[in-house]
Amino acid sequence: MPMNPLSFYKCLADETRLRSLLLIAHEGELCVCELTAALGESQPKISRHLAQLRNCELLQDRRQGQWVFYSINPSLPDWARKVLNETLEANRQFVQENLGKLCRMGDRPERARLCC
Amino acid sequence: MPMNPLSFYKCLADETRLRSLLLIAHEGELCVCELTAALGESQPKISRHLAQLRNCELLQDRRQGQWVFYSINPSLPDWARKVLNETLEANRQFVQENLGKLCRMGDRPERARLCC
DNA sequence: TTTTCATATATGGTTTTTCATATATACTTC
DNA sequence: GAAGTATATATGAAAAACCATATATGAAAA
Repeated sequence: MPMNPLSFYKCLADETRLRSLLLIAHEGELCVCELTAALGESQPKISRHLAQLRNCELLQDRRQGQWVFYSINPSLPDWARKVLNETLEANRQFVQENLGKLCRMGDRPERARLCC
Repeated sequence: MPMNPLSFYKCLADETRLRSLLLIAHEGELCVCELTAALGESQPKISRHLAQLRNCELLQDRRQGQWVFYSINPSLPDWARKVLNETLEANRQFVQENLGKLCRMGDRPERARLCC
């Protein structure tokens, strides 16, 4: 079934979810502990919101060792992906501080990644 | 102050508000009684949501006689306007029934308007 | 006085958050 | 390799915060 615009926007209408989505869109892939550090929120809170985004099919997850990495669902419709990208492009400052915290985070799971 | 993406998406995360916005984006301008007919919802409900969209600066209003017409705020940032337009383009069927009701509505306020 | 629109209050319902705990993987030491 | 320990993530249940709706009423225009 295709993505319904209302449920899509309900997903974006929460600060934790919106920041997580934009950070994931920016970084390609992030695990729960990275998002926890970037947002400065509790682990269960992040985990719940990610589960919701997965249920709504905005995100997909893959487990690698002890970590679970979340990324944008490849079957997300084109218009929705565009909306995310345009929001990110036009609102870099909105996630700037979160990106800073992410970079400053110690012990990030090893994965080839350019930082900052 | 510029439009904050979170408050923007909170505005889109309600069925009445999302449908109203998309219909207004499609029609250019609509009054409260037209939206009431198109959505089949009570007048206070519509009015309350339009007030919220005006407060958040997504919509502007103008009074013409007994009617109050709402349209997209011209100073809405470009990215937000794009998001609305792309959502509309890709989800015509979402507002299809509302457009039908609008066309079938009797006694629409007089204004040059192509219908359907 | 009728039509159109706005708003206050009260209420109900949903969503979000927290805490505690469960599961899953990895690591260490025997 | 088994047992124990540490780290990462998920979830059940209760509490708290938030949002939407209905009803009634008010105000403006014609």
